[in-house]
Amino acid sequence: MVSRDQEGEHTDGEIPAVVGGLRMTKQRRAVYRVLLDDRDHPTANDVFRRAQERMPSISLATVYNCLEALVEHGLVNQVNFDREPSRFCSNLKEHVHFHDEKTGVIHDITFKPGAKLEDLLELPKGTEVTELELTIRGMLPKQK
Amino acid sequence: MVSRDQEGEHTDGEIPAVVGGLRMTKQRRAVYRVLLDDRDHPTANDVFRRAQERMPSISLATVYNCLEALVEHGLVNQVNFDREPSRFCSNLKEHVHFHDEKTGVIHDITFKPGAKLEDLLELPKGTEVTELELTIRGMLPKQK
DNA sequence: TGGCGAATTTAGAATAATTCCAATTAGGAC
DNA sequence: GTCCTAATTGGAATTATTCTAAATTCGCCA
Repeated sequence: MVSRDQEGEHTDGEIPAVVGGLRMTKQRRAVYRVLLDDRDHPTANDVFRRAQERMPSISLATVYNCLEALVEHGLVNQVNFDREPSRFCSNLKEHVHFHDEKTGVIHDITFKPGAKLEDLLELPKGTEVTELELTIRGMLPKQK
Repeated sequence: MVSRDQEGEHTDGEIPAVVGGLRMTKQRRAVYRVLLDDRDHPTANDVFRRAQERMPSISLATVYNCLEALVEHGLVNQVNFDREPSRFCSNLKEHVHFHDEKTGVIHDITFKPGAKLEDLLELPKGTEVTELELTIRGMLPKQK
């Protein structure tokens, strides 16, 4: 599983010099800040445009580099829907994604407490699950 | 859910002139045949190379067109892992994919009878699930 | 503080899967 | 057969992402 909250949540406050073993540069901080601030699953390009507001000199290549570093260090999740551009989010609580077909909005859905996916599946016993990715498409119930 | 087995399984026998509402051309039949014969989740390129054995004149663009038509008509599933090229399979039984990190092989895993995904997730009640895609990475238990 | 090696950033080129396009070909209805 | 539409084709275009090589920054230690 993903290691998380190594040095607590810094959603609002300052981002420390090192997070989860990753040394924070100005650029990495800017990228991470973008993802902490808005949890709407932006693409690398979205992140780039938002990061430019804080740091006009940042380059797209750097955004890709930073995202990669953040993902590798478990600070950020990379999410792929079909063939669409990858999206990134800093919500590290285990969750799955619900893609609302009406609005296009992506919602994070958590597991019910105690729920174990392995119970549902015909996995050979002893199978070790490293990682799972579940995406659901559908429609939310009509608003009242 | 996906409509399936409209005119029975034609895994071995001839592929009829129309399947699931899709008129079968020579090329579509060749592509479909490839997917029926080997269920190893080939990429579009794999399918192209295999289809060329039956029909050397077929083009890659056509393979993409055919795959799209087959997917749209529910005869074939398109499966995406991360950012890798799409893969295609003619296994329409509801299943999820297990990606063996040791061997790279992709296994189809079915749900246990009666298992309902909705039981695991904090979905607002009344949510309508159109489609779900679940990919698991991990390692199968050591061979005896 | 200055200097050094390693890590990071950068702009732009390269890559690779997929889609688009415009022209030809094939199919089915009459 | 004729006509009309749908399908196929090769090649160009697109697009997210990765690579490359040079410039910059960083942390460290004298």
